[in-house]
Amino acid sequence: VTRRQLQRNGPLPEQLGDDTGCPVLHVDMDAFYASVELRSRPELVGTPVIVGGLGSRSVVLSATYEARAFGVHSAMPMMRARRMCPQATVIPPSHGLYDEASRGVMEIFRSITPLVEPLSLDEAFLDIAGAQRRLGTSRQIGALIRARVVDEQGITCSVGVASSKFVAKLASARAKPDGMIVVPRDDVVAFLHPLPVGVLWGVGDKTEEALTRLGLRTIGDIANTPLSTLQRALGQAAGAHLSALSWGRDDRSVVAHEPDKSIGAEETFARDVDDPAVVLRELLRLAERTAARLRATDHMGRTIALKVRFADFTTITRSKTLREPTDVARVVYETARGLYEALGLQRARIRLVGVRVEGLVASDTTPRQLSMGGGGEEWRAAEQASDQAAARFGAGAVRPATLVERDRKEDGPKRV
DNA sequence: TCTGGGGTCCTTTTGCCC
DNA sequence: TCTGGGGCAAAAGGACCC
Repeated sequence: VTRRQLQRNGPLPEQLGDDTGCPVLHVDMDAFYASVELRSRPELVGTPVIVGGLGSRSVVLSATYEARAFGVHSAMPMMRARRMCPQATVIPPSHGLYDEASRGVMEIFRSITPLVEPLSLDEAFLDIAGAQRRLGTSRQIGALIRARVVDEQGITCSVGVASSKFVAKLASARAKPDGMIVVPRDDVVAFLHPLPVGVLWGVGDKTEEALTRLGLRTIGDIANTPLSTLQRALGQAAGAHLSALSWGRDDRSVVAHEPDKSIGAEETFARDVDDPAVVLRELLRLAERTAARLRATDHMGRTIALKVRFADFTTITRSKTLREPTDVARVVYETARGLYEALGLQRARIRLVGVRVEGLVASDTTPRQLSMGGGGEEWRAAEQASDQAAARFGAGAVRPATLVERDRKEDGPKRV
Protein backbone atom coordinates (compact mmCIF):
# COMPACT_ATOMS: atom_id res chain seq x y z
CA VAL A 1 0.00 0.00 0.00
CA THR A 2 2.75 2.41 0.94
CA ARG A 3 4.53 1.46 -2.23
CA ARG A 4 1.55 2.40 -4.35
CA GLN A 5 1.29 5.70 -2.53
CA LEU A 6 4.93 6.39 -3.20
CA GLN A 7 4.39 5.82 -6.86
CA ARG A 8 1.51 8.26 -7.06
CA ASN A 9 3.55 10.98 -5.43
CA GLY A 10 4.68 13.72 -7.73
CA PRO A 11 8.15 13.60 -9.16
CA LEU A 12 11.01 14.46 -6.88
CA PRO A 13 13.04 17.49 -7.94
CA GLU A 14 15.82 15.38 -9.37
CA GLN A 15 13.37 13.54 -11.57
CA LEU A 16 12.46 16.65 -13.45
CA GLY A 17 15.45 16.86 -15.79
CA ASP A 18 15.33 16.46 -19.54
CA ASP A 19 15.43 12.76 -20.42
CA THR A 20 15.95 13.12 -24.16
CA GLY A 21 19.12 11.38 -25.25
CA CYS A 22 18.97 9.13 -22.20
CA PRO A 23 18.28 5.68 -23.63
CA VAL A 24 20.02 3.68 -20.88
CA LEU A 25 18.16 2.42 -17.83
CA HIS A 26 19.76 0.67 -14.88
CA VAL A 27 17.22 -1.19 -12.78
CA ASP A 28 18.25 -2.54 -9.40
CA MET A 29 16.04 -4.35 -6.89
CA ASP A 30 16.05 -2.91 -3.37
CA ALA A 31 17.51 -5.30 -0.75
CA PHE A 32 16.62 -8.07 -3.16
CA TYR A 33 16.85 -11.30 -1.12
CA ALA A 34 15.35 -9.66 1.94
CA SER A 35 12.49 -8.15 -0.07
CA VAL A 36 11.69 -11.52 -1.59
CA GLU A 37 11.61 -13.11 1.85
CA LEU A 38 9.28 -10.42 3.16
CA ARG A 39 6.64 -11.35 0.60
CA SER A 40 5.95 -14.48 2.63
CA ARG A 41 6.64 -12.85 5.99
CA PRO A 42 4.58 -9.65 5.79
CA GLU A 43 4.59 -9.28 9.55
CA LEU A 44 8.31 -8.48 9.30
CA VAL A 45 7.86 -5.53 6.94
CA GLY A 46 9.29 -2.46 8.60
CA THR A 47 11.60 -4.44 10.88
CA PRO A 48 15.29 -5.29 10.64
CA VAL A 49 15.74 -8.51 8.66
CA ILE A 50 19.00 -10.11 7.58
CA VAL A 51 19.32 -12.86 4.98
CA GLY A 52 22.41 -14.96 5.45
CA GLY A 53 23.69 -18.38 6.40
CA LEU A 54 23.50 -19.58 9.98
CA GLY A 55 27.02 -20.97 10.18
CA SER A 56 29.67 -19.12 12.12
CA ARG A 57 31.57 -18.37 8.93
CA SER A 58 28.74 -16.98 6.87
CA VAL A 59 28.21 -13.43 5.71
CA VAL A 60 25.23 -11.13 5.20
CA LEU A 61 23.71 -11.60 1.76
CA SER A 62 21.03 -8.95 2.07
CA ALA A 63 19.53 -6.73 4.77
CA THR A 64 16.43 -4.57 4.98
CA TYR A 65 16.92 -0.84 5.31
CA GLU A 66 15.81 -1.11 8.93
CA ALA A 67 18.77 -3.42 9.56
CA ARG A 68 21.10 -1.21 7.56
CA ALA A 69 20.26 1.62 9.93
CA PHE A 70 22.27 -0.35 12.51
CA GLY A 71 25.29 -0.47 10.23
CA VAL A 72 24.57 -3.90 8.81
CA HIS A 73 25.45 -4.30 5.15
CA SER A 74 25.94 -7.12 2.70
CA ALA A 75 29.21 -9.11 2.80
CA MET A 76 29.57 -8.33 6.51
CA PRO A 77 30.32 -11.38 8.68
CA MET A 78 27.07 -12.63 10.20
CA MET A 79 28.55 -12.76 13.68
CA ARG A 80 29.34 -9.10 13.56
CA ALA A 81 25.96 -8.21 12.05
CA ARG A 82 24.11 -10.02 14.82
CA ARG A 83 26.12 -8.20 17.42
CA MET A 84 25.33 -4.87 15.79
CA CYS A 85 21.67 -5.65 15.45
CA PRO A 86 20.62 -8.43 17.86
CA GLN A 87 16.91 -7.75 17.35
CA ALA A 88 17.11 -8.53 13.63
CA THR A 89 15.31 -11.56 12.27
CA VAL A 90 17.82 -13.78 10.50
CA ILE A 91 16.54 -15.77 7.54
CA PRO A 92 18.66 -18.42 5.79
CA PRO A 93 18.75 -17.94 2.03
CA SER A 94 16.38 -19.72 -0.38
CA HIS A 95 18.14 -19.37 -3.67
CA GLY A 96 15.37 -21.02 -5.64
CA LEU A 97 13.01 -18.24 -4.60
CA TYR A 98 15.44 -15.55 -5.73
CA ASP A 99 16.05 -17.29 -9.05
CA GLU A 100 12.35 -17.35 -9.67
CA ALA A 101 11.80 -13.72 -8.74
CA SER A 102 14.76 -12.82 -10.92
CA ARG A 103 13.27 -14.62 -13.89
CA GLY A 104 10.06 -12.68 -13.29
CA VAL A 105 11.65 -9.25 -13.32
CA MET A 106 13.91 -10.08 -16.27
CA GLU A 107 10.78 -11.11 -18.15
CA ILE A 108 9.27 -7.71 -17.44
CA PHE A 109 12.42 -6.06 -18.76
CA ARG A 110 12.37 -8.16 -21.92
CA SER A 111 8.77 -7.22 -22.57
CA ILE A 112 10.02 -3.62 -22.75
CA THR A 113 13.04 -4.25 -24.96
CA PRO A 114 15.13 -7.21 -26.12
CA LEU A 115 18.25 -5.19 -25.24
CA VAL A 116 18.49 -6.34 -21.62
CA GLU A 117 21.90 -6.93 -20.07
CA PRO A 118 21.58 -8.64 -16.69
CA LEU A 119 24.46 -7.91 -14.31
CA SER A 120 23.29 -10.29 -11.62
CA LEU A 121 20.06 -11.80 -10.37
CA ASP A 122 18.72 -8.46 -9.27
CA GLU A 123 19.90 -5.80 -11.71
CA ALA A 124 20.13 -5.11 -15.39
CA PHE A 125 20.83 -2.47 -17.98
CA LEU A 126 18.16 -1.77 -20.59
CA ASP A 127 18.63 0.09 -23.86
CA ILE A 128 15.20 1.54 -24.58
CA ALA A 129 16.04 3.67 -27.62
CA GLY A 130 13.88 1.43 -29.77
CA ALA A 131 11.00 1.20 -27.30
CA GLN A 132 10.28 4.88 -26.89
CA ARG A 133 7.96 5.29 -29.85
CA ARG A 134 5.85 2.46 -28.51
CA LEU A 135 6.04 3.10 -24.76
CA GLY A 136 6.93 6.72 -24.14
CA THR A 137 9.86 8.68 -22.81
CA SER A 138 12.67 7.19 -20.77
CA ARG A 139 11.16 8.49 -17.60
CA GLN A 140 7.76 7.06 -18.45
CA ILE A 141 9.28 3.68 -19.19
CA GLY A 142 11.22 3.78 -15.94
CA ALA A 143 8.01 4.49 -14.04
CA LEU A 144 6.22 1.72 -15.94
CA ILE A 145 8.90 -0.80 -15.00
CA ARG A 146 8.81 0.21 -11.35
CA ALA A 147 5.05 -0.15 -11.26
CA ARG A 148 5.07 -3.53 -12.95
CA VAL A 149 7.81 -4.91 -10.71
CA VAL A 150 5.79 -3.97 -7.63
CA ASP A 151 2.55 -5.31 -9.05
CA GLU A 152 3.88 -8.57 -10.44
CA GLN A 153 6.67 -9.39 -8.03
CA GLY A 154 5.74 -7.50 -4.87
CA ILE A 155 9.16 -5.93 -4.43
CA THR A 156 10.45 -2.43 -5.07
CA CYS A 157 13.32 -1.37 -7.27
CA SER A 158 15.22 1.73 -8.17
CA VAL A 159 15.94 3.08 -11.61
CA GLY A 160 18.70 5.25 -13.02
CA VAL A 161 18.16 6.93 -16.38
CA ALA A 162 21.08 8.38 -18.28
CA SER A 163 22.92 8.62 -21.56
CA SER A 164 25.47 5.95 -20.58
CA LYS A 165 25.65 2.77 -18.58
CA PHE A 166 27.85 3.85 -15.73
CA VAL A 167 25.95 7.10 -15.11
CA ALA A 168 22.69 5.14 -15.10
CA LYS A 169 24.22 2.79 -12.55
CA LEU A 170 25.32 5.63 -10.31
CA ALA A 171 21.90 7.22 -10.65
CA SER A 172 20.02 4.09 -9.57
CA ALA A 173 22.28 3.77 -6.53
CA ARG A 174 21.46 7.32 -5.51
CA ALA A 175 17.77 6.76 -6.14
CA LYS A 176 17.61 3.95 -3.57
CA PRO A 177 15.40 2.81 -2.10
CA ASP A 178 12.33 2.79 -4.30
CA GLY A 179 13.15 5.78 -6.45
CA MET A 180 14.18 6.98 -9.87
CA ILE A 181 16.74 9.54 -10.94
CA VAL A 182 17.23 10.97 -14.39
CA VAL A 183 20.60 12.50 -15.20
CA PRO A 184 20.13 14.73 -18.26
CA ARG A 185 22.79 14.39 -20.91
CA ASP A 186 23.98 17.96 -20.39
CA ASP A 187 24.22 17.59 -16.62
CA VAL A 188 26.47 14.53 -16.53
CA VAL A 189 29.71 16.30 -15.62
CA ALA A 190 28.03 18.44 -12.99
CA PHE A 191 26.41 15.32 -11.57
CA LEU A 192 29.67 13.38 -11.44
CA HIS A 193 32.29 15.83 -10.24
CA PRO A 194 31.18 16.34 -6.63
CA LEU A 195 30.82 12.58 -6.00
CA PRO A 196 33.50 10.72 -4.02
CA VAL A 197 35.71 8.45 -6.12
CA GLY A 198 34.54 5.37 -4.26
CA VAL A 199 31.11 5.42 -5.90
CA LEU A 200 32.63 4.72 -9.32
CA TRP A 201 31.96 1.27 -10.66
CA GLY A 202 35.32 -0.49 -10.48
CA VAL A 203 36.80 1.57 -7.65
CA GLY A 204 37.03 -0.61 -4.57
CA ASP A 205 39.03 -0.31 -1.36
CA LYS A 206 42.46 -0.66 -2.94
CA THR A 207 41.92 1.76 -5.77
CA GLU A 208 40.31 4.28 -3.47
CA GLU A 209 43.34 4.05 -1.22
CA ALA A 210 45.67 4.62 -4.17
CA LEU A 211 43.64 7.65 -5.22
CA THR A 212 43.63 9.02 -1.71
CA ARG A 213 47.42 8.79 -1.66
CA LEU A 214 47.39 11.03 -4.72
CA GLY A 215 45.12 13.41 -2.87
CA LEU A 216 42.18 12.61 -5.15
CA ARG A 217 38.89 12.52 -3.29
CA THR A 218 36.18 13.35 -5.82
CA ILE A 219 35.51 12.40 -9.40
CA GLY A 220 36.24 16.02 -10.28
CA ASP A 221 39.71 15.58 -8.80
CA ILE A 222 40.30 12.63 -11.12
CA ALA A 223 39.11 14.68 -14.09
CA ASN A 224 41.74 17.30 -13.34
CA THR A 225 44.62 14.84 -13.03
CA PRO A 226 46.89 14.06 -15.99
CA LEU A 227 46.25 10.71 -17.61
CA SER A 228 49.88 9.67 -17.16
CA THR A 229 49.66 10.19 -13.39
CA LEU A 230 46.56 8.05 -13.16
CA GLN A 231 48.08 5.31 -15.27
CA ARG A 232 51.27 5.27 -13.23
CA ALA A 233 49.28 4.83 -10.03
CA LEU A 234 46.56 2.48 -11.24
CA GLY A 235 47.88 0.74 -14.34
CA GLN A 236 47.32 1.33 -18.00
CA ALA A 237 43.78 0.16 -18.39
CA ALA A 238 42.33 1.30 -15.08
CA GLY A 239 43.90 4.74 -15.38
CA ALA A 240 42.54 5.36 -18.86
CA HIS A 241 39.18 3.99 -17.85
CA LEU A 242 38.77 6.21 -14.80
CA SER A 243 39.95 9.25 -16.68
CA ALA A 244 37.28 8.73 -19.33
CA LEU A 245 34.55 8.05 -16.78
CA SER A 246 35.40 11.20 -14.84
CA TRP A 247 34.35 13.20 -17.89
CA GLY A 248 31.27 11.08 -18.40
CA ARG A 249 32.75 9.28 -21.38
CA ASP A 250 31.52 5.71 -21.52
CA ASP A 251 30.68 4.23 -24.89
CA ARG A 252 30.01 0.68 -23.73
CA SER A 253 26.76 -0.49 -25.24
CA VAL A 254 24.06 -2.62 -23.68
CA VAL A 255 24.61 -6.19 -24.87
CA ALA A 256 21.94 -8.79 -24.38
CA HIS A 257 23.82 -12.05 -24.47
CA GLU A 258 27.28 -12.41 -22.99
CA PRO A 259 28.32 -16.04 -23.07
CA ASP A 260 29.62 -17.56 -19.83
CA LYS A 261 33.39 -17.72 -19.51
CA SER A 262 33.76 -20.07 -16.55
CA ILE A 263 31.75 -22.25 -14.23
CA GLY A 264 32.89 -23.43 -10.84
CA ALA A 265 32.10 -24.31 -7.26
CA GLU A 266 33.88 -23.67 -4.01
CA GLU A 267 33.26 -24.28 -0.36
CA THR A 268 34.51 -22.95 2.92
CA PHE A 269 34.82 -25.69 5.53
CA ALA A 270 33.00 -25.15 8.80
CA ARG A 271 36.40 -25.68 10.45
CA ASP A 272 39.84 -25.59 8.90
CA VAL A 273 40.88 -28.96 7.55
CA ASP A 274 44.32 -30.55 7.49
CA ASP A 275 43.33 -34.05 6.40
CA PRO A 276 44.09 -34.58 2.69
CA ALA A 277 41.39 -37.24 2.45
CA VAL A 278 38.76 -34.72 3.50
CA VAL A 279 40.06 -32.21 0.99
CA LEU A 280 39.98 -34.75 -1.83
CA ARG A 281 36.46 -35.84 -0.97
CA GLU A 282 35.37 -32.22 -1.16
CA LEU A 283 37.15 -31.75 -4.48
CA LEU A 284 35.21 -34.70 -5.85
CA ARG A 285 31.91 -33.19 -4.76
CA LEU A 286 32.81 -29.82 -6.26
CA ALA A 287 33.99 -31.42 -9.50
CA GLU A 288 30.69 -33.28 -9.79
CA ARG A 289 28.69 -30.16 -9.15
CA THR A 290 30.69 -28.20 -11.66
CA ALA A 291 30.56 -30.85 -14.38
CA ALA A 292 26.82 -31.31 -13.88
CA ARG A 293 26.30 -27.60 -14.41
CA LEU A 294 28.52 -27.68 -17.49
CA ARG A 295 26.40 -30.41 -19.02
CA ALA A 296 23.15 -28.80 -17.93
CA THR A 297 24.12 -25.67 -19.83
CA ASP A 298 25.74 -27.52 -22.75
CA HIS A 299 29.19 -26.21 -22.06
CA MET A 300 32.62 -27.76 -22.07
CA GLY A 301 35.90 -26.20 -20.96
CA ARG A 302 39.60 -26.76 -21.47
CA THR A 303 41.17 -25.19 -18.38
CA ILE A 304 40.71 -26.63 -14.91
CA ALA A 305 41.57 -24.35 -12.00
CA LEU A 306 42.04 -25.34 -8.37
CA LYS A 307 41.69 -22.78 -5.61
CA VAL A 308 42.98 -23.25 -2.08
CA ARG A 309 42.52 -20.80 0.76
CA PHE A 310 44.61 -21.37 3.86
CA ALA A 311 43.73 -20.66 7.47
CA ASP A 312 45.40 -17.25 7.27
CA PHE A 313 43.20 -16.38 4.27
CA THR A 314 46.02 -16.35 1.76
CA THR A 315 44.69 -17.86 -1.43
CA ILE A 316 46.42 -19.59 -4.29
CA THR A 317 45.20 -20.95 -7.60
CA ARG A 318 46.72 -23.57 -9.85
CA SER A 319 45.43 -24.40 -13.28
CA LYS A 320 46.03 -26.79 -16.13
CA THR A 321 44.85 -26.55 -19.69
CA LEU A 322 43.83 -29.81 -21.33
CA ARG A 323 44.21 -30.71 -24.99
CA GLU A 324 40.46 -31.17 -25.36
CA PRO A 325 37.57 -29.46 -23.60
CA THR A 326 35.65 -31.60 -21.14
CA ASP A 327 32.37 -31.71 -19.25
CA VAL A 328 33.13 -34.94 -17.40
CA ALA A 329 33.31 -34.87 -13.61
CA ARG A 330 36.01 -37.52 -13.53
CA VAL A 331 38.31 -35.49 -15.73
CA VAL A 332 37.73 -32.34 -13.73
CA TYR A 333 38.34 -34.19 -10.49
CA GLU A 334 41.49 -36.00 -11.59
CA THR A 335 42.96 -32.79 -12.93
CA ALA A 336 42.14 -30.90 -9.76
CA ARG A 337 43.55 -33.73 -7.66
CA GLY A 338 46.78 -33.64 -9.66
CA LEU A 339 47.07 -29.92 -9.09
CA TYR A 340 46.36 -30.34 -5.40
CA GLU A 341 48.88 -33.12 -4.91
CA ALA A 342 51.51 -31.16 -6.80
CA LEU A 343 51.31 -28.53 -4.05
CA GLY A 344 52.99 -31.02 -1.74
CA LEU A 345 51.23 -29.67 1.32
CA GLN A 346 52.27 -31.08 4.67
CA ARG A 347 49.08 -30.95 6.69
CA ALA A 348 48.53 -27.29 5.99
CA ARG A 349 45.38 -25.89 7.55
CA ILE A 350 42.93 -25.30 4.72
CA ARG A 351 39.90 -23.08 4.94
CA LEU A 352 38.42 -23.38 1.46
CA VAL A 353 38.81 -25.35 -1.73
CA GLY A 354 37.30 -24.62 -5.11
CA VAL A 355 37.21 -25.99 -8.63
CA ARG A 356 36.54 -23.97 -11.75
CA VAL A 357 36.40 -24.80 -15.45
CA GLU A 358 37.45 -21.98 -17.77
CA GLY A 359 37.71 -21.42 -21.48
CA LEU A 360 34.13 -22.51 -22.08
CA VAL A 361 32.78 -23.44 -25.47
CA ALA A 362 29.32 -24.63 -26.47
CA SER A 363 29.27 -28.44 -26.48
CA ASP A 364 27.70 -28.73 -29.89
CA THR A 365 30.36 -26.62 -31.58
CA THR A 366 33.28 -28.65 -30.32
CA PRO A 367 34.44 -31.48 -32.52
CA ARG A 368 34.53 -34.60 -30.43
CA GLN A 369 37.37 -36.89 -31.44
CA LEU A 370 36.38 -39.67 -29.14
CA SER A 371 32.76 -39.64 -30.16
CA MET A 372 31.46 -43.03 -31.22
CA GLY A 373 29.11 -41.30 -33.58
CA GLY A 374 25.39 -41.85 -33.57
CA GLY A 375 24.47 -41.37 -29.91
CA GLY A 376 23.39 -38.05 -28.42
CA GLU A 377 26.31 -36.13 -27.07
CA GLU A 378 24.72 -35.16 -23.77
CA TRP A 379 23.91 -38.74 -23.12
CA ARG A 380 27.49 -39.69 -23.93
CA ALA A 381 28.74 -37.24 -21.31
CA ALA A 382 26.34 -38.47 -18.67
CA GLU A 383 27.15 -42.10 -19.30
CA GLN A 384 30.83 -41.44 -19.38
CA ALA A 385 30.63 -39.67 -16.05
CA SER A 386 28.57 -42.36 -14.40
CA ASP A 387 30.54 -45.23 -15.91
CA GLN A 388 33.87 -43.82 -14.93
CA ALA A 389 32.73 -43.02 -11.42
CA ALA A 390 31.30 -46.51 -11.01
CA ALA A 391 34.41 -48.12 -12.44
CA ARG A 392 36.68 -46.43 -10.00
CA PHE A 393 34.60 -46.22 -6.88
CA GLY A 394 32.26 -49.19 -7.12
CA ALA A 395 28.57 -49.27 -6.44
CA GLY A 396 28.65 -46.34 -4.02
CA ALA A 397 29.62 -44.04 -6.85
CA VAL A 398 26.26 -44.45 -8.51
CA ARG A 399 24.93 -41.79 -6.19
CA PRO A 400 26.79 -38.82 -7.61
CA ALA A 401 26.10 -40.04 -11.11
CA THR A 402 22.43 -40.26 -10.21
CA LEU A 403 22.48 -36.66 -9.08
CA VAL A 404 23.81 -35.77 -12.47
CA GLU A 405 20.94 -37.56 -14.15
CA ARG A 406 18.37 -35.83 -12.03
CA ASP A 407 19.65 -32.42 -12.97
CA ARG A 408 19.34 -33.16 -16.61
CA LYS A 409 16.05 -33.02 -18.39
CA GLU A 410 13.91 -36.02 -19.14
CA ASP A 411 16.35 -37.48 -21.63
CA GLY A 412 18.90 -40.09 -20.80
CA PRO A 413 17.98 -43.46 -19.37
CA LYS A 414 18.06 -43.86 -15.63
CA ARG A 415 20.60 -46.46 -14.74
CA VAL A 416 19.50 -48.41 -11.73
C1' DT B 1 35.84 -7.99 12.93
C1' DC B 2 37.71 -12.27 11.16
C1' DT B 3 36.11 -12.35 6.46
C1' DG B 4 30.58 -16.67 1.21
C1' DG B 5 30.08 -18.07 -3.35
C1' DG B 6 29.32 -16.91 -7.83
C1' DG B 7 31.73 -14.66 -11.29
C1' DT B 8 34.74 -10.97 -14.62
C1' DC B 9 38.75 -8.51 -15.92
C1' DC B 10 43.49 -6.98 -15.76
C1' DT B 11 48.46 -7.43 -14.79
C1' DT B 12 52.57 -9.80 -14.13
C1' DT B 13 55.30 -13.83 -14.41
C1' DT B 14 56.84 -17.83 -16.60
C1' DG B 15 58.06 -21.04 -20.11
C1' DC B 16 58.76 -21.77 -24.81
C1' DC B 17 60.11 -20.82 -29.57
C1' DC B 18 62.73 -18.40 -32.64
C1' DT C 1 78.08 -21.00 -27.20
C1' DC C 2 76.12 -17.43 -24.76
C1' DT C 3 72.91 -13.77 -24.30
C1' DG C 4 69.04 -10.81 -25.56
C1' DG C 5 64.70 -10.20 -26.54
C1' DG C 6 60.16 -10.33 -29.24
C1' DG C 7 55.96 -12.76 -29.32
C1' DC C 8 52.80 -15.87 -27.46
C1' DA C 9 50.04 -18.73 -24.44
C1' DA C 10 49.41 -20.38 -20.11
C1' DA C 11 49.63 -19.70 -15.32
C1' DA C 12 49.16 -17.09 -11.18
C1' DG C 13 47.63 -13.37 -8.49
C1' DG C 14 44.65 -9.87 -7.26
C1' DA C 15 40.98 -6.26 -7.49
C1' DC C 16 36.40 -5.90 -8.04
C1' DC C 17 31.31 -6.74 -8.43
C1' DC C 18 26.73 -8.49 -6.46
